[in-house]
Amino acid sequence: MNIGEIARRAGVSRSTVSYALSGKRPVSAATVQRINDVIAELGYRPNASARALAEGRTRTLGLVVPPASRRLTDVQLGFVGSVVDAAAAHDLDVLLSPSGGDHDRSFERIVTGRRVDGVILMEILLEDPRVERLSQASLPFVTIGHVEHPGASWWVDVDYGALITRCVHHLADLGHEEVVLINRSAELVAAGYGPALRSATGFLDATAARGLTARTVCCADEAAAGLACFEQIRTQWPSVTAAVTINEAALPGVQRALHRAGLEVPRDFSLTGVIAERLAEDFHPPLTAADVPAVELGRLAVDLLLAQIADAGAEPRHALLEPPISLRSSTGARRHG
Amino acid sequence: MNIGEIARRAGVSRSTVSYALSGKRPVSAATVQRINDVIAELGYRPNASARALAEGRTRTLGLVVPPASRRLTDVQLGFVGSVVDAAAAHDLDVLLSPSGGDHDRSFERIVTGRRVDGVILMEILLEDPRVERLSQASLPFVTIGHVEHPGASWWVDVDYGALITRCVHHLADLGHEEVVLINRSAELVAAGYGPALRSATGFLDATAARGLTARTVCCADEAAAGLACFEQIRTQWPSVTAAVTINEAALPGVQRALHRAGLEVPRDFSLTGVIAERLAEDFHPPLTAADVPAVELGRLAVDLLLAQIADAGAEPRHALLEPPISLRSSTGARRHG
DNA sequence: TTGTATGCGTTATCAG
DNA sequence: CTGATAACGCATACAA
Repeated sequence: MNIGEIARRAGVSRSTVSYALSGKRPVSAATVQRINDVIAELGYRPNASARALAEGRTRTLGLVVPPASRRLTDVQLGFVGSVVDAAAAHDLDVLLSPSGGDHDRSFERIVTGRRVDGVILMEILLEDPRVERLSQASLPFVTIGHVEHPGASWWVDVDYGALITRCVHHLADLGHEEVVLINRSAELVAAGYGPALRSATGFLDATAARGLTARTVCCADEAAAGLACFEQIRTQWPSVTAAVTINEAALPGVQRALHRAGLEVPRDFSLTGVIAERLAEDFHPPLTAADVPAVELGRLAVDLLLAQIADAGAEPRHALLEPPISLRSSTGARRHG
Repeated sequence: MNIGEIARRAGVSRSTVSYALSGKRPVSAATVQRINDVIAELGYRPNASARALAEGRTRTLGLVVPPASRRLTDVQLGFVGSVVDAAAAHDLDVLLSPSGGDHDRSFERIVTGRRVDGVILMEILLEDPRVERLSQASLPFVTIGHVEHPGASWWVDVDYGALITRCVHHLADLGHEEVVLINRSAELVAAGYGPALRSATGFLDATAARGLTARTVCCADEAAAGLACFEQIRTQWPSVTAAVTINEAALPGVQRALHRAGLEVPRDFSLTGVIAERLAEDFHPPLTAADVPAVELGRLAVDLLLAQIADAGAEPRHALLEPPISLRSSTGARRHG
């Protein structure tokens, strides 16, 4: 079932069928009608590979995600979903590439096989070889997150530093004097994961500015680690009265540790940070936190990528979002004594 | 940068380059060497579209997922991850199609655009129009989950009925006499979502067989619903002493309701069901439950799909997994009094 | 062991 | 308004 067959049955040439479909050249109403009838009858659709070959574009976007071994967080999942949906809204398909840091086969196929018109790269590091690779391949791409020196690249991100700073100020305003940052895992920090490092910097700067005593810990992305981590905080720094976190996966464990220690939130302890909305609401009590606008970031990434594809020579653009902190009920005034 | 350019620089014909690459015809070592040098120098990789067109296959698998609006559960996320990883292990790419029940544009593109060699369909209904559509398109496909009358189709699934039955027997053995099934949402049940319906059937059969009093409720896939749902259970059927659930998303709410009611698990109340391993372990106390082997199912689905692609006329195969119940600590003997 | 020629299904250019 | 026909880049049957 190809365009030639349609042409034959409709009694026209293949080019006429092609133009009737694309509308790039006037075709008489009668002919269009006849062609459409045949197409509807046979359920014809153009072969994507042939079209891509002739047209020089694939109508497909690549999305590079962390490999499944590293389980996706709620925020990351939000990215994937919104990117796929946004792409579908433009009649574009999304090709997934599970890639961990180094350029594996899947990533190389995407980059160099002309399988996609552009790439969205998520979960990048401050120094990410894949960004380099994509740049030199001169394939349009947008990163969710930004490298240390973004230079002339396209990206969207959340301003973790600013958000954590706002969290710290919020806690300082409530009278807290010793606060802890529960960061992502030590491995991620060591690898140069932007959100973790920028959060740490923001935290240290803000606590210094407000004259607070700052403590920081790394915590693996699991509930068990959250539990252990919080208990360690309690023993090591018993006078800490509030925590800031960007570690969603640790939350259930923190919740349990809080309960086990007999601490009531926010009466005895305040908790805030940057967290996916759903998880913030699932917490008990609901977390006062900056909700990562994952859906908006995904949509934005697709928009930027399409702009870049449409005009390869365009000025690089980026978006640094700073969503408001949603006041829920997990922070309160420090209790003296 | 195409194969002709490589051929020119290596001083051979295009077919020689092609054969050197595919190994489908002997090429002298010296020539291979020369070709590989040029390829390495220029970073050449064959154009995927051209290759797909010539070869009649795309080396790409389609994965139909629920649209992002319906947030993916942990189990579903496990499917996606494992399918993508398993495909990558075979050097295959995965094209994502967000499709809700009806055949939308994205789904149609996948089915009829010859963009993929086969499709994996997840989250299907007992009567699913997409299964019909794929059948008549004669495109190889495997479903994760199975329709009511699978006939000659390929699928992998977890035996929800059997697992729920085992959970009920486990509770009956512990002396529980009135138990409740916390199912997925009423919408899913009404739509004909297999796991929900098969769980309900298994639950009713098993409770009847053991002479237990059976209660069932539907619960939306959110923590808040889980909370409300559990509180309703307590007021409506106060003598219920154990629950079976397949609703992962409701778990945080159930946890909270349990705590709010002053119920200790498993002393005052037992909880079990079919739950993603991570969530079962995150619960407090860890849930005695059947862990959905999402990773294995995903891998299996890819294996079956590849077998089907390799031999279109092969006998349809399927796999109905019945993973063991992991004994953790959320179930105990019914406390009399 | 290698080269030539054809086909894969579209799009787009050039004629009419 | 419509028809031939040449790309697009690769794989492969056919020759040598």
